[in-house]
Amino acid sequence: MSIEAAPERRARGLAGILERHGRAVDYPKGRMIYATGAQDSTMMLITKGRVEISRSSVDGRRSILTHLGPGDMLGELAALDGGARSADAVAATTVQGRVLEGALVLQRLREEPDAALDVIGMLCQRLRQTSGMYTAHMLADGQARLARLLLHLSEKWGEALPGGKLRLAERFSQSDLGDLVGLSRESVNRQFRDWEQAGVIAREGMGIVLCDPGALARAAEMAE
Amino acid sequence: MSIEAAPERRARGLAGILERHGRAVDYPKGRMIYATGAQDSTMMLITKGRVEISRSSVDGRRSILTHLGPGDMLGELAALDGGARSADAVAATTVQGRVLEGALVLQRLREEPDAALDVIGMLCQRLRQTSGMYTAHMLADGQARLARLLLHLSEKWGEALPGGKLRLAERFSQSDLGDLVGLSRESVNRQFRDWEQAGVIAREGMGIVLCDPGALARAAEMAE
DNA sequence: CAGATTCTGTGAGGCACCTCACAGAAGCGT
DNA sequence: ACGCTTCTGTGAGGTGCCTCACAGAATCTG
Repeated sequence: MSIEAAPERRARGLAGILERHGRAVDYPKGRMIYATGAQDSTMMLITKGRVEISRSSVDGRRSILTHLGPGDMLGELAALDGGARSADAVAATTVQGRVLEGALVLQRLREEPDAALDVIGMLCQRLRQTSGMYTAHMLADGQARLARLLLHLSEKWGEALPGGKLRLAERFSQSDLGDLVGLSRESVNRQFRDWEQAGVIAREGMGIVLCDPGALARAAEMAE
Repeated sequence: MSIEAAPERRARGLAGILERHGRAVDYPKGRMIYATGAQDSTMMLITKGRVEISRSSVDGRRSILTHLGPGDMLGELAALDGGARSADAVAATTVQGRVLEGALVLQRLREEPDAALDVIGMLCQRLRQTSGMYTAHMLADGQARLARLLLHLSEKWGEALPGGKLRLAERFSQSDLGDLVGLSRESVNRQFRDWEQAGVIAREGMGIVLCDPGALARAAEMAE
């Protein structure tokens, strides 16, 4: 559940390989980086910006798996096992990164056994997160999932404010938040209204301020 | 989405390590193998029987992640990254297996770089499956998820019958099926009644026969 | 700065699925 | 073979969350 290490801690290992050997690329906001089912197998390290990883149903409904930022990598699945892309990746903002062919990554891993163990660690982390999301979705109701999401996002994208408050700096639309937890945009809106009246959160133009993270943590309580 | 390779194909790699170096163990039906949050870090290869991997909420609701059988491994997460167990593992039948300490597994991996790549492949597979389950749960309704589950289970546990039919040999209670897809036992029952009347499935004492897998596949249609 | 988009707010109505309640069937142990 | 436990079947009733519909607020864009 805890969020990845800070960028500087990842300079070694896989991220280091991409940093040293990858070629620089950038994408404008809204551009698709790859699509579900595609057969390419490059891997990318984000140096700037935000990428949305998602899947969509035939009738247009969208499920966002996660948002990735500087220091995060994407495309590891197809790069490492050579299979098709398992989700869509879209630049949520202007994005800069470094990419490397999957085959070259594998070659490096064979030469540096420690890097391979590093990759194993990363995949374990991802697996923990994904299966945690799955069970949370099975076991918790919409309110709990949304509370959990706000806390989770604020760990990665938030800035601490005096008094234990947190501000979500990056802009997430209610519609995005809904697609992240499997709620409709309207339901997110109604829940926010209630929390705002209860003083748990506040809207501040572009961002959301978590005034009472403890209350959210209580609302998020569930499984284990 | 597709199920793991057959036992003999996995004799090499990680499974081979467990086969050669692990010690034999067995568990009676119903015995817990490990519990969520526990700090042990052994890994196990199943040689006989079935293991249920699940998580539960505080109020007793249960979400089954998967059922594993002969040739499958469990406990890799904690064994490989040293973290706590991320789910419960319970023997669904009498189980025989071979276990090895995570530290010893890691040591072997350092000595055999090919085995490390094998592990990476396995983790990628698991990640594809888990994130597929997640998005399916977000995007598809109960009927589609249940249809998908029957097809999925029959790939792993089913036997082919003349006329393209499939029989689910292993016994899965409706309650288990519900916990596998996030439906109540009653909803599973009602859906089965409808499918049985439509001739899509049939009950045969202990097992379920999929009379018309095509119809189920159509019902399962969704994302991609 | 006007116009086009995208986002937000909110009500009305519906439906998929749940919970509760209970009864009969089937497996399981001694 | 007997009870005990677990599983199945089915109705009644509730509700969380969705969809539709529309209006106003922001935010982009030329």
